[in-house]
Parts: sequence; C-alpha cells; structure tokens
Amino acid sequence: MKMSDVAKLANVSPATVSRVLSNPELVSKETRQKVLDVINEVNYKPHIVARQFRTKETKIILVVVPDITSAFFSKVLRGIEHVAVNNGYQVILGDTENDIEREKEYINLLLQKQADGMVLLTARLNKTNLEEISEHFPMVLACEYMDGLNVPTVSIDNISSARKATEHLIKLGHTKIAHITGPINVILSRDRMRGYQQAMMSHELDIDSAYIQEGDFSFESGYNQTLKLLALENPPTAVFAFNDEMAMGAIKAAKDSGLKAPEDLAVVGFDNVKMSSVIEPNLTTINQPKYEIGKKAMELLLKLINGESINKKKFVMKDELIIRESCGSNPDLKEQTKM
Amino acid sequence: MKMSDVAKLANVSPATVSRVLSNPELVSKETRQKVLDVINEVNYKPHIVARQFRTKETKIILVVVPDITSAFFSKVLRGIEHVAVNNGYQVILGDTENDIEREKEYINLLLQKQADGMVLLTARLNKTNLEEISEHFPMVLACEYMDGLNVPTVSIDNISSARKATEHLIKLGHTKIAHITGPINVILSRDRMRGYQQAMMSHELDIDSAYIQEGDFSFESGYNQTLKLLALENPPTAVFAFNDEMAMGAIKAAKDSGLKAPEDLAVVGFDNVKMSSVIEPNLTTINQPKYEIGKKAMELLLKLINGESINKKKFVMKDELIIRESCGSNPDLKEQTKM
DNA sequence: CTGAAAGCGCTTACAG
DNA sequence: CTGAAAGCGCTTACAG
Repeated sequence: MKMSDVAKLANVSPATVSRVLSNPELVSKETRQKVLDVINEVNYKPHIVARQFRTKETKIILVVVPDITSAFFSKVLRGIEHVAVNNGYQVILGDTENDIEREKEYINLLLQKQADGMVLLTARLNKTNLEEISEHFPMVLACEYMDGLNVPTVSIDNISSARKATEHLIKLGHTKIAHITGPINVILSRDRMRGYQQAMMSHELDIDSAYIQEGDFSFESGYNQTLKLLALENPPTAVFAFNDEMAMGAIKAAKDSGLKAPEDLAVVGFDNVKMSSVIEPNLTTINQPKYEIGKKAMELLLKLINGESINKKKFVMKDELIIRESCGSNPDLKEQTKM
Repeated sequence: MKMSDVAKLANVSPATVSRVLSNPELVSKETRQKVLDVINEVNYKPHIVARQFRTKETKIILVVVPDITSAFFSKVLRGIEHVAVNNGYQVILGDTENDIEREKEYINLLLQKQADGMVLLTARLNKTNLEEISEHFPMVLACEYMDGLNVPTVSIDNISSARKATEHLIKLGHTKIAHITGPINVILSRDRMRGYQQAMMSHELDIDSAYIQEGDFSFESGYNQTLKLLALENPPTAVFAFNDEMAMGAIKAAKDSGLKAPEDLAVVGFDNVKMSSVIEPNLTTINQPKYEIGKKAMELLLKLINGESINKKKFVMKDELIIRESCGSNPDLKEQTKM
C-alpha cells in the first residue's frame, strides 16, 4: 500500500495525501477528513525511507558511546535521547567498546548521510580528522574534551575537578596519595592526572612515581592496581581513582588486604554513579551532571542541524564534590550527604 | 558528489560504479581499479538512504529496551549489537523507560519500514496486536516472555528460576519468606511471583499476604518495601527480590534498621548483575545468561529477515543459582562463588 | 485549495 | 564485462 493507492481510494492526488500527512493546514477540512478516513481504513503507513530520501533528512542522530554498559554513559545517553525524541529524532546507538576502529565505522554512517548529526561521547580520533568532519556535518563532542579542538564541546573541567578531589584528601591530612588513572591514551585520563599532580605540587607533596597506576576503567583494574599500591614498601594512605568503578575496586582491595576504608585507606571516586551511594562505605566522589551534559549536547546538535550558529564552542558544566564516607571526615569540613 | 559524477570522472556508467561498490566481482579488474581510484581521489561516499530506498533494506534493526540505564539490559544489548554489527546491521536503540506509549511509537518505526526487524526486550502491548505485527515483520521477543504468544521468544524459565531461588531459602530453614515483586502489570513479575508461590506451597508454607510487596525494579523501592516488611508484627526472616537492584535495597534497609544480612535477614536477588558480587554481603542470586540471550535473539532475527523458517518458537536459556553470602550458608550446601 | 510533473541517488533486469 | 533505462515512494515548486 503506497501513497498513490491511498490517493486513488480517496479520489485525490498523491500530492494531497502527502500534504495531509506533512502539512495538513494546507488542505481543506473536508478533503483532509476524506483522506484521513482512507488512511485509517486501510491502515496506511508512509514509507519513511522514501521520505528521508526525498527530503534529505533522516531525522536520525548518531550517538557514539565508548561503553554502553557503563552507568555513567547510560545517564548521559538518557539526556540525549530525551531531547532527541522530543524533537522528533531517533537515536542510533554506536557502542565502540573503546575500539577506535569501531569509532571510525560509526563516523562513516554520518559521512554516508545515514544520520543528520552526531554526538560523540568519545573522541580518540585525531584532531584534524575530527575538525574536518565537523566542518561538513553537525557534530558535538560531550564528556571527552579535546584541547584546542574547534568542535562544540560539553564537559566539566576535568582538571580542576580532579584537583578538587585530590585537595580534599590533602585537607584531611593525607600526604601519601596515589592515583589510579584511566587508559593513558585517553585525554580525560591525562586531564585528571594533571589535576592530581597540580594539587600535589601546589601543596609541596612528593609524588612517588609508583603512586600513579594505570587502570582501564573497570572495577577489576581498580582492585588489582590497589593491591599493587598496598604492596609497596611505602604504601599510600589515600587513593584518588579516575572513576567510581575503580574506586569501588580499591575499597574491595583494601578490605581483602585486611585494611579498612576509610581508616586505613581513604578513597575518592569520580562520576557519582548510582552505586557510589550504595556501596559501603559510601563513596566520596565528584558529581558530573550526566543527564544535563547529554541534554546540552543534544540541544547544541539540534541548533547545528537547523543551521543556527553557536557563538560559544566550549560549554563547561558544573561539577560538585560529594563528601560521603570513603575518606573519613575532618571536623572542619562541612558534611553533605546524597543518597 | 554522487555516483553519476564518479562515473563521469572514471569514464564508465553509473551502473558500473554501483557494481564496483556492491558486487566488485562483476567488474573487470582494470575497470574496477580505475573506478576505485576515482572514488578515493574525490573521497566519494555513497548515499546510503538512496540505497536503502532502492533495495528496500535499511540494514537497521530496532531494539526496544524498557530501561537503558539498567545493568541487566545493557548486557543483553551488547549481545544483540555484536551479532548485528558482525552481520552488517546497525542498531537503533529505543528506550521506552517502561512507558507503553513509547513502546508503541518505536514499533511504529518498524511498520514504517525504518528498520528491517525488531528485538523487543519488553512487551507490554496486548498479544493479538503483537502477533499481527509479527506476521508481517521480522520480530523477536527476548527476556520478557508472553504465554502462548506466537512470536519467537528467548528467555529463561522465570517461574522455575524463581522457585529455585525461593527453595534455596527454604532449604536454609527459612519459613517466613517475603517476596518483593516487579510492577505487577509486567508478566515477568507475575511469573517470578508464581515461582515463589509454588515453592512456598509445595513446602506447605503459608504466605502472609503482607509478605508480597510490589516494587518498581529500583533500588529505592527495594529499600522502602523492605522497611515495610520489617515493620510488620511478624516480620519475615528472608526476602526474595525480583531483581538484584531491589535485593541491594533490601540489604541496605536491613542495615539501616539495625539488622544484619544474612544473619537477621537473608536476601536473594535475580539477574546476577555485576554489582551483586561487589556489594557486601555478596548477593546470592539467579544468573541469567544476559549476553547469550541477546546473541540468540539477534541470530533468530537474522534468520527471519533472511526468510529462513524457525522451527521452534520458544528458546529457554539456562539459568543458574549463584550462591554467595547474602543468605548465609548451610553446611549441607555446596558453596560456589563467582566474582 | 489542488494536481501534474519532476526528481531525490541509487540498483538491477535486460540487452548486447 | 558494460551500459541504457526504468523505477523505488515520496515531496514540493509551479501552475491554475
């Protein structure tokens, strides 16, 4: 059943049927009703791909995620999807599983006009490459940040957040503070490490190079790297982890080593994932406004798709240090708890 | 830049360019090379929507998920996506957030031929409706199960799994066993409740009607319903929760009430989500083969798309009771632990 | 307010 | 092995 069949049954032209569907105000009330009756009667559904082809709009946006399994990204995704759906867009989800090759493949979908725009939640490709694509296609980067990249970007200030997290440990009196990074080829990992280093140096604290261990975002890596740290001759008394997953691994490692958190090992996480307030001790962590990041990114993308100009390229969202139990407390510090 | 432009530059017909792209073996080696050279030189990308329109294939499959945020579904999704990508399909993700209206909207995409097929991870629509759609479009149901529905379905046997979980508590000597269900309009919730009832009845145990409390899948609801249960005059000594999230909520509620799990309250979960082995006490739970369910569902969908017939309609995957710490132990029971 | 006609960019059956 | 031509199902500028 196609539009011309409906037209015949309703004794109108295909053009009129098309108008009833897309611009009903252009059609007289009687004609409109006649056409709608036929459509309902035969349960006609327009062939969307034909429309996409004709209008050169797919009403699809592509979201490239490094890990769909992560509690952090699924919240960002939800922000994106809400705005997308409210504006008549569908979301194609591209899960790269942190594989740069798969990232390229998904970006290809954009080049082939399979989507009207793209939100990247990961950007491991090189800068010039990304900038070139962004000149020709609507594209927004979120969460990951690339220095000097001329593409609209939504993220928190990872360096200062990491500095804040580390300084929290310093204020509590810790001097031997370790850091478990993310994969070091990811810019975010280097940013947060930078923040850690800034905090340590500005307080004249030494960083034993064994105190910096590279993780891979996973609970297991947080666990294993903490075991390594605790096995050092001069083990740290506190750990700042790149994310909550690894922070939870750190706590587990401490427990399995007969240590207690926060008494023997203070731990700070990052992201404020749901589980961070369930695990015991509750994690002190940096909150990222996950939903809002996704929302903002999609709003920017819509502007680009609609040809509006974006005056600002960088959007820095507000982070927040959430103090819970995993670092212990200092009477001087005001306590805040979030469930 | 379109195909005809490439054709001109290479001094061939558009048909030949098309063949080089889709059926290179039909083109002589020299011609092929000549065309490929031009394609690379001008960086030509075919317009996929035009191809979709012409071939009536989108190479897209739609996955309808009740909650993208859930650790359980994201694993199933990954199984689906792996098989999809390996077979040249893209995934459109439809997150319904447990809203039946949004479920309908996504299914509409299928009716409008926006996708070649669909995997439903939630089926709240009525049976006749679904069966009719399934007669005309490739469709597979996974995780949720609908009795007597004539649509290929991949799931575990929820009733017997729930029975097994409850019987585990009974074997440990519990007689006052409560159950926190999922939303009762969801078939899975009723199935698992049925299994719970079967276990209780076959052991001649009474079910106090206050022992059955309806949750909404969330940690918070598990927490609140457990608080309610513990406030009963004759509180239960064990809880079987519909899923791990709510089981974790139950444990937290016990702790906050000054009780210890498993000593004062034994808890069994369902799904064997990652966090179930991180939380303390580690959850005893039913493992669902999440990745395999997704994989199997997508494999079936591919068969349907390719016009192959499926002789069997129901695929029941193997579950497993994972005994960890949250129910305590009984010397008679063999311990198994999974990290 | 409505219709006739062109055309979006591919693929493929057919002919040679 | 290659090309000419038709056609997939819509939308829209144009004419009336």
